[in-house]
Amino acid sequence: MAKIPDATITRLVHYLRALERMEKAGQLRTSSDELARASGVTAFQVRKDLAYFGSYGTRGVGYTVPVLRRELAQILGLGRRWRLAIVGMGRLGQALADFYALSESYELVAGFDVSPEVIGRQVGPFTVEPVEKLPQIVPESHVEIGILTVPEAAAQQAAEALVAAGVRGILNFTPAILKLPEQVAIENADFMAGLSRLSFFMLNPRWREEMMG
Amino acid sequence: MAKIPDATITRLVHYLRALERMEKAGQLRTSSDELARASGVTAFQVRKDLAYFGSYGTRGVGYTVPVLRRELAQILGLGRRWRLAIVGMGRLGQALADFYALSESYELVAGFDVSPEVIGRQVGPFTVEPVEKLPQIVPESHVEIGILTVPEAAAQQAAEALVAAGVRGILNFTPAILKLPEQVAIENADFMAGLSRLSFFMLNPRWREEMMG
DNA sequence: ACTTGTGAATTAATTCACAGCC
DNA sequence: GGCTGTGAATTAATTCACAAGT
Repeated sequence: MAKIPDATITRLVHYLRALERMEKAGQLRTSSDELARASGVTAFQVRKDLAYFGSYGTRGVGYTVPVLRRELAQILGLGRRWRLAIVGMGRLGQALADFYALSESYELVAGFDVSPEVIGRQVGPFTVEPVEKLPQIVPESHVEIGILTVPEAAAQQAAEALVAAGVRGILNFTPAILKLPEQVAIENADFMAGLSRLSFFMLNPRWREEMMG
Repeated sequence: MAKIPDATITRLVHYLRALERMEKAGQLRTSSDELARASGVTAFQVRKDLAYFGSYGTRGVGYTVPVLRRELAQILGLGRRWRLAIVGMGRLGQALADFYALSESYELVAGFDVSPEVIGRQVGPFTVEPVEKLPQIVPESHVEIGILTVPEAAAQQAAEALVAAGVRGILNFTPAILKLPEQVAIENADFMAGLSRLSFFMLNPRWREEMMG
């Protein structure tokens, strides 16, 4: 089957969220048009995105909310539970820990740090462990995804430790460009980069049409 | 001048960071090839990206690190100081507050929340204010960028309050799809979406070539 | 000799128009 | 009549090859 644009996956997440809201509100049917408006894209785009994966609607009728919601969750890999560990339990790591508890699809099972300040502290369902124990704990507790919230200088090394311990995906909050074996999935969540993009767009409001000065 | 790909801006941020490291290390010259390796892209891509904005190197020689660093900072709007406010001073907002203090280009001047728990608390250089004071404080302190770290249900309303108070850019950490006037720049930093993408890629390791099952 | 800068070619992504089905 | 699904057309982004400059 065809290669799927990266951006399609991001949009799928938005469609799924819209569907979850609709389902919670008891809505039974929806349309590509409604999903499009909820997600800030066109109805063409919604249909094309879905078509990469299959055919989930009924012509002349639309989509059945719970059906499409389940299908999208399945496609995105949210039909199962992923086991996570956070490396870097500073303020950011601790704050993020709150969020994973909210999702059915993710289970935060461990947290590591180098600082005696936080090692041993109880955060949510676990105790922060020293990073030396990572090579033992990560395989033992079958961690599949690592959340990287260490300082930039420590990022590459921590990522390698995670990969060596068996994780297959990394959500990277650091500004580092990780160099890892390509079978490891990496997703960047570097918000300072987002701020830089934002200031560019603010400085160049007409960047869509013509540019520079 | 030509329209610039979105992805180019993201890569510019990476080039800038590589240049900052080089400059700190006292390195004087670099090449598109070196920048490419540091950023995980091709040298073609580096040169094309730079060419959208101008001509900063010397043929046969390469780029002068401090010159290119300054040019890129300028392009990205980091040659000036942007004034920020955070709306939503929960654990995430407080954790994020740490980071903006580290950058020369951003100055965090205010933080707002609805909860009596955090209102009045000292966070970095300011006291957390009740969100009711936002319409007064944001224009007064010339806030240009809002950081949105409220619960999803409050996101749209908080964003509108920021825009009404005069901000022209929003860094959105919530999963909400904000509907705002198009002259307001929006950058999404929703990390739960990143996790969903990650699980998709982990589930579909061959997504580049052929897909589905 | 070496490395940038760029038009042309290629590949990818989005938009569209309409056929297909309820 | 209405809305989905999809091949075709369009537009965008990346890759490449090499001309240009030092």
